[in-house]
Amino acid sequence: MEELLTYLLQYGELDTRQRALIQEKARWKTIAKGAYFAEAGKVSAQIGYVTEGVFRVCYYDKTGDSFTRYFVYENRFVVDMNSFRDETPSAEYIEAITDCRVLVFSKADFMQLSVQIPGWDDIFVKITSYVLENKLKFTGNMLVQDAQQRYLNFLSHYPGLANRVPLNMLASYLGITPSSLSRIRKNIP
Amino acid sequence: MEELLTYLLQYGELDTRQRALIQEKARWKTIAKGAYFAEAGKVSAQIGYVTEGVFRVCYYDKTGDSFTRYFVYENRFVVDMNSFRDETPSAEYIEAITDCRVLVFSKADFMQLSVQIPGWDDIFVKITSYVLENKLKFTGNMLVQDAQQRYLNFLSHYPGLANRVPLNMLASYLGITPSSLSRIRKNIP
DNA sequence: AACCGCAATTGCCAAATGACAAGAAATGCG
DNA sequence: CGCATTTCTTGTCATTTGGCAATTGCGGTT
Repeated sequence: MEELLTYLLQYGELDTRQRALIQEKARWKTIAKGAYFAEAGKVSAQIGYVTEGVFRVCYYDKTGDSFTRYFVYENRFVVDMNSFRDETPSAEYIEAITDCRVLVFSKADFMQLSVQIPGWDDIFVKITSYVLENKLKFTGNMLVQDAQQRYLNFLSHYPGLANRVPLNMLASYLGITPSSLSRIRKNIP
Repeated sequence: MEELLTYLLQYGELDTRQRALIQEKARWKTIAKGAYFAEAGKVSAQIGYVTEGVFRVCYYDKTGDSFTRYFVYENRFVVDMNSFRDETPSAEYIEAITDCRVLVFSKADFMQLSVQIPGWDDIFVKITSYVLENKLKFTGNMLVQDAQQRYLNFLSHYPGLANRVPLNMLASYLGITPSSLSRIRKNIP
């Protein structure tokens, strides 16, 4: 819980009373490995702050193969923002790839906080724009790099994450086959 | 000018008085082909609405090669949002690749509008989050496609744009060499 | 301990793409 | 118009990556 407040305070100020309001609304939720936090076709009216575990955001093609868009892990918000904001069906899945613990806000509670806490919206505007632009900058580079560079880049950007993520999911994130990733790993000390 | 208002009205309401305020602040600016709207290392305290022309957002590597992140064309905002929001130096260049006409707001004027027009900020939050998520979804797919699929995708997403953009810039956007793009084009009716 | 199922590794070959270089076409300019 | 410069195309060859299949490795179950 402290972690969440610390995280939020990076993006705006919150006095003691406001922090208490936030703590009142937050609900602990555990999500087992393999379960979904959000599913394509369903409205996901919740936003979660990950305190433990790793999720992947992914989609499936017609043949049933899955592709990983990105990973979400400790001290980040996990949410399908389009679905949450507009209450439209998700286009993607958010799957727990380890057992996860999350602090969840329902859309209704989130909206109440928005009314009760001036600057609440502002915090989330900053967070989402910061996160999105960062992601865009990172993934924008990937096209012009070969597979090994992308992998090394991933390692340095997300230290330790590679070991918590199945190889096939990491491969689909990097845009290569599991075989290729396996070969790349072999070529690195 | 009308185009700008039409564009903004897609994201929020503006009464006659508010529209007049916006028109007062907007300044026409022409940018010659090859000139920059923003440059790496400099603060870019302006946001522009493109009424004519094409820009590319790009960066350079150590050896001086340039890489195109994306293109901005008519009826879109062109801005280095990080630089504009935080008044920090840009990390990228925004280069006019044709002669361009732009409606520009300085940061100061933009902030005044934010005070004078309730919902102004909201409009821009919607625009940026919409644009960013779209871009992310589009570019996120690119890694798992081969070069030809990416090119075809570009053609259908941005009809007509391919003919207004030099081949080498389009190639660097697609993450391939100019030679490869040339060959791909040959293989398509 | 033996077995099963899934994930990861590895080998082999084919296809895609890059690197480099030469030539053709388009563009700009006096 | 003609020349110079840039951009685009094309050829050749090397490298990367994918597709497929066989094999190995590991955790869980009986």
